[in-house]
Amino acid sequence: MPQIADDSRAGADTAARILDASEWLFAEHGFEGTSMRMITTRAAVNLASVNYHFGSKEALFQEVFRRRLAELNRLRLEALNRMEAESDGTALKPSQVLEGFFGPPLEMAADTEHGGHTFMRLLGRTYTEPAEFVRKFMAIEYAEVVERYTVALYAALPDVPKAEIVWRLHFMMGAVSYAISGIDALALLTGHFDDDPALLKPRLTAFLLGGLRAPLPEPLKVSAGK
Amino acid sequence: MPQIADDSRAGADTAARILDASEWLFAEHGFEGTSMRMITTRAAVNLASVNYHFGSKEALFQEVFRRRLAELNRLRLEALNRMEAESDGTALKPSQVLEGFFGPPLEMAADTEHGGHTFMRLLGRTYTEPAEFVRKFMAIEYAEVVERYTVALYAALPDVPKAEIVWRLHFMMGAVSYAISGIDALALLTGHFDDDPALLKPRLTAFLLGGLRAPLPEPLKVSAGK
DNA sequence: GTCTATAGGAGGATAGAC
DNA sequence: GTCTATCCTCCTATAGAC
Repeated sequence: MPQIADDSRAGADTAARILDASEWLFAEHGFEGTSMRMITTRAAVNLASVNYHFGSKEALFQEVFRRRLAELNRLRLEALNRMEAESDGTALKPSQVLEGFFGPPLEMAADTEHGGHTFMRLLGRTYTEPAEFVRKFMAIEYAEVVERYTVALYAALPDVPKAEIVWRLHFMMGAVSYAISGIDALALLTGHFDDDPALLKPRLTAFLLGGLRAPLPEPLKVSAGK
Repeated sequence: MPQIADDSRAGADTAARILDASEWLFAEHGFEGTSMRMITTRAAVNLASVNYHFGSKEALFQEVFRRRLAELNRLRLEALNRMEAESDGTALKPSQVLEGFFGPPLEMAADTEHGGHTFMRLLGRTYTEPAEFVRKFMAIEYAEVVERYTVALYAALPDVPKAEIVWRLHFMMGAVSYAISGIDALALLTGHFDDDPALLKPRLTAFLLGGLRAPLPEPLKVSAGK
């Protein structure tokens, strides 16, 4: 089952063309809002080929996620492994951990040539769509990465209670997701956005670090440790 | 056109029952994933009544948003007007501005009895769904509130450049939206969430304030003002 | 105002020729 | 492996009885 992304050979790979077309359409219109006919028209393949190659519309949706999420989480684990190997057992800096975790999705979102940007928009919108089979699927794909990075954050921020770190990781994922997928929504709300997109990452990182290291709110100051 | 929310009178109001039913279904399955039959079945009304009362499925969707967003933004403007009247012209504290802006949606999200929680889930998911008619609609509903609060934040944080504040407001809206609509997603990722939901607000506020007041990243430190 | 019945079309999936 | 033709379900919207 070849999975070539370019179309150097006449007729490219049918399955790959279907994946690319459906990725864009799912991002644009959602799962329910995208029909098989829209997909096969955009991919310039026959209507029956989706069921032939993937079995069903739902299975196609899962495959769109699998190929990108696997890559994303591979990059994250590689970054963490590399940083930990170079640190000789001392805890990483919070900014390093954030860079390892949020760097890959931000770079993928900046890649408009190979569909990375499209996929990140899709991922952001899928987070808020409680489709059962997608959530179970993501829980499995994310489990190891979240576990590893959570532990790294505990070590990087010994003064912040662990429960607080889990919450703040959640808040950060929300901020990043919106920063990626909601930029045009913000442009609508505020009117203008003539800024350099390359500045998004340092802007966002500064914001996240500030939130991650914020002093505890009063209702939680009672007991420090744990 | 009466709009009574309870069902104290036999048969309640048909239009109100349709609104409540569709609000929940749109939150659960999205616009495209919700059919008129699902709505009329859940509301226990006739299939034709949606078109009679609202004209179309799309118009119904807009009305679901209109009634809640109007309330939400009314509360936000009221809070800001009150705080500014009490401050005798001096700038508000950042925490006050955040409380005015994010307090109403967080309280609405905590209200599980009158559908507020349901609507906030719907709002969160709609942010990432680029349906044209919804975005234009939200831009109009939000315009005044965002403008007023942005100005208040400029005054509350004179040391942070204005462009940075706009970005950080965006990041904050993302974090809040996820905190509200993605809690079960986080539970899936991390495994456990046995915490007091009343602690969400102080936790989130502390995080937001930290991010809002974070030091500028190096690439932006060149010029301070503006 | 509220219902039944149905028009008219789009949806996912598949059988079977090539 | 790829295509055409088609099945059958489901959709939104409306016409017209009550």
